Amino acid sequence: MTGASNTTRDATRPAIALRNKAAPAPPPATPGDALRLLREQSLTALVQREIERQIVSGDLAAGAKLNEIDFCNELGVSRGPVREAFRMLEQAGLVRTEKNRGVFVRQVSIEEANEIYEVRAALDGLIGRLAASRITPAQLARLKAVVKRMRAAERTLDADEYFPLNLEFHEVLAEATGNAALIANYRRVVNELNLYRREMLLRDADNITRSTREHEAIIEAVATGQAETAERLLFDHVIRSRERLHRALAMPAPRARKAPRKAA
Amino acid sequence: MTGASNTTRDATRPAIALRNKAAPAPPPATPGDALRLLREQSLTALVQREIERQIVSGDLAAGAKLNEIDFCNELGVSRGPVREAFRMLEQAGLVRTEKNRGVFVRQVSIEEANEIYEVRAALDGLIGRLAASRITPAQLARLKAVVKRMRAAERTLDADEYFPLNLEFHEVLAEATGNAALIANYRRVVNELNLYRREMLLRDADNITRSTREHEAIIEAVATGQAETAERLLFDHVIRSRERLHRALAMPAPRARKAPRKAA
DNA sequence: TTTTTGTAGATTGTCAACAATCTACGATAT
DNA sequence: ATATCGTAGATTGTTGACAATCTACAAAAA
Repeated sequence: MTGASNTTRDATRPAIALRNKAAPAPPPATPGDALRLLREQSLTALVQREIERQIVSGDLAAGAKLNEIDFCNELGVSRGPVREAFRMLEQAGLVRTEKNRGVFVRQVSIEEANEIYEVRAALDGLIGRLAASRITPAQLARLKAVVKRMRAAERTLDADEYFPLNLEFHEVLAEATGNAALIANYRRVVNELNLYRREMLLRDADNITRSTREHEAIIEAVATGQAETAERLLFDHVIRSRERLHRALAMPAPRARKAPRKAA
Repeated sequence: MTGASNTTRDATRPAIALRNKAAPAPPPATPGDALRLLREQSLTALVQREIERQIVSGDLAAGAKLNEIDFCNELGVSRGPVREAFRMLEQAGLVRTEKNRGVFVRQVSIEEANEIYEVRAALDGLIGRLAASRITPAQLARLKAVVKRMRAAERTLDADEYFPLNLEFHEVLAEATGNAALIANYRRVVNELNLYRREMLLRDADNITRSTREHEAIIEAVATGQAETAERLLFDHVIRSRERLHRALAMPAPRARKAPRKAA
């Protein structure tokens, strides 16, 4: 069942780019759609981004095996770029490699998640401290808009809507620090955590209410430039999120979500 | 002058592993020296570690260009593993890639260093907080031994000895947290910073004295379990290290050190 | 002299093929 | 019936070759 892949090649439509041998003279009307992309981006980067998207979106479940040739067929590239992309994702902590066995979407155990949450708490604390003194009015407005939408999702208890809003809230806050190194580190940590906590807030609706309250307090501290307070509030917010997740995971699972790909 | 490399191949001795075609039947006396290594480690991993070693040791200067074929000849492997190792180092923040131009040892500007130092301060603050409550007596003893050696180096103002001791001090402290995710993140950040601050403490001898004083205060707080104090001391220690570095770099450069490889 | 242009060499990006290892499954023996 | 062994297929690890791009240098034009 798994390998209906290496038979034909033309049937499947390449997802990201055409082969450079096809399309001898593309019409100049299109501004070099995919061509300019390949002028400045390597196939490896494209492949890496696509696989990462599939992982963080949940299309590939934690523990799923990533077959090289399957990705070659799906994306219309050879194994070289795919393998290079695997190495990047490995360093990013999204996949794990076993020699001669393959690469798998990383599984984050509860113990690892606890550890990563502590790292995230420290980073988020710094984010609060810096954002309090550097946030721009535009960013502050965007932050308030996000929380406003969160309150709406809170009323309807719509977790599917709340989850991306939560990500956006913290993303905007991180950007408000203006510290690129911090933003990059923060994103990687959050990416890793998302391998674990995808089901958070889906199980205990009450968490949404409490989380939103904390977000409002954080905004207040950041808006008034209280660096120390914002730092402490964000640190504690992350630690409490961790505890909320643990309590949620101890509960019986709710309805299943759109089925992700097979997990080994 | 640069390319005395692609002429012959047998003259240069492979640095990490023999080709699998040579050595038909190795004597069982040797416990499979490099053979077992390749059973469980990929060439990519070996290459990645070797290049990383050359970067962090300073053999390759910041900005130096990494030529694929040179590494192939030097390590006795083909370009595949070398390119995969490049992608790993890229994700680790040690090299930068320009499409169709090559990869270069990353140059960390003073602005980037400032940003990274803030991240490190947050991580080190967490390290202090956690180490204060989790450090073992053995680790504490090792910490004190390191500081003792630091005091000796302080008297002779031997910066060459002080630098690795400083790294070891913070490494032991990080390990004392028992948090693997924190340790991994911390190491990556320190690795990046080392691209910038190699010359720190080499220029202003007085820094050694001040730094050691702060280390002793940190040990005191950690040893007595004062988590909050240790956190604050370590955070401030990192920020002050950053300021010390900036002051040191503003001074005239001291004698040159052992020349690293060419910088582009 | 300075600038431009063009060509040869070197280097990177990508691909296809070979070798080694692992996995699945059936035959044989107990 | 169960367990062990062995073989065929699939998958990964590695290599060498080809195509595209860049770099350096020299010749020609301004």
